[in-house]
Amino acid sequence: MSPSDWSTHARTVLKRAGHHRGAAREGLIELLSRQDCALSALEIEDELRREDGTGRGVGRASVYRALELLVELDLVSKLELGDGSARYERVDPAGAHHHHLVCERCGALVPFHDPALERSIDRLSVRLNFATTDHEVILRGDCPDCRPAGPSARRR
Amino acid sequence: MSPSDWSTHARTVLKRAGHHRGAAREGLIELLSRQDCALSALEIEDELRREDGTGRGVGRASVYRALELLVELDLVSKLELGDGSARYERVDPAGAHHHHLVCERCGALVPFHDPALERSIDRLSVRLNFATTDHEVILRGDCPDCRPAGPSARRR
DNA sequence: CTGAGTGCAAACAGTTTGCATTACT
DNA sequence: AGTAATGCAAACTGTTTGCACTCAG
Repeated sequence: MSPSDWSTHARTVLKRAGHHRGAAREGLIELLSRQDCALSALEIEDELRREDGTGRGVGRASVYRALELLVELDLVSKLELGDGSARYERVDPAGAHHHHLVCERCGALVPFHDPALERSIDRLSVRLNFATTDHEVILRGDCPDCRPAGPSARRR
Repeated sequence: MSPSDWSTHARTVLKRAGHHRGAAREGLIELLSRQDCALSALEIEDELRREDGTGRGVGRASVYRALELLVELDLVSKLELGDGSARYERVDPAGAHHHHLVCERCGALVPFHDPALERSIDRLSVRLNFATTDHEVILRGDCPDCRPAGPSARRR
């Protein structure tokens, strides 16, 4: 899915739900559509404020309210990595999703996808009789760039 | 591992690291040792304050400081479930660990263990060349007690 | 006796809410 | 015109920090 597909999709869903198109939310959608990793609300606010041509600025509350709405409509997913602030990223309407490695050296957030992991989680839900609607996997460790010499280590 | 094993282990590690045995941390260790699910710092504070025979009370800061220390010493693990507050639970010194289902109906935190899932994560780390030191899996959905009629549903 | 540990209160950071104003439709 | 959306500031909540006092070793 291309980023612009997502923003179009998001706008469609919003319109169908009877929402107007305000400047703050539009800017937020534009911003999220071109990210490939999750952003915190405050990072989003800063970025929108920077982009903002008019001197008006973007209200922090608008950012949080827009994010809340997008999460409700399942257009954005919220994730908590344990640093005390939530991060947000767009949801692929086709259902593709990924998880994250948080690099403990450089702080990078590395997305990854793994079908085998997904299958394990599906089977697990059945085994435990859980009706799982969503799941989240976070790995903590060293990303390939920071990883000390090993099997296929690269020097930077 | 029995809970008392853990508190003994914890005290041993603390002593080895040169720490005194203060009342607040002792109470916290006692409390955590008899929990089987994770508690938030504020729940811990409330509980310790309730138990506290002396009129002195337990300082919030002591709770956070003790938890921070125990996490550093790898005696306690901290987990964030997305509700804006961290939860803490004891770590099995033998290395056994579990993950959690957060029930979206009753709010219950259901621990589970799954070797196949662990294997998937191990293989994944190798495939992606991640040096994974820790990982966290959170399922969201309906726990068996809240789950609507299904394959092996039970009525309550 | 000495430094680790503690309780309290104040400071902080991220998030939420109240409200008057703006601007889509 | 009518209502969703916005910006600002104030309120809230979980967490952290500064400091004087206490207590374990």
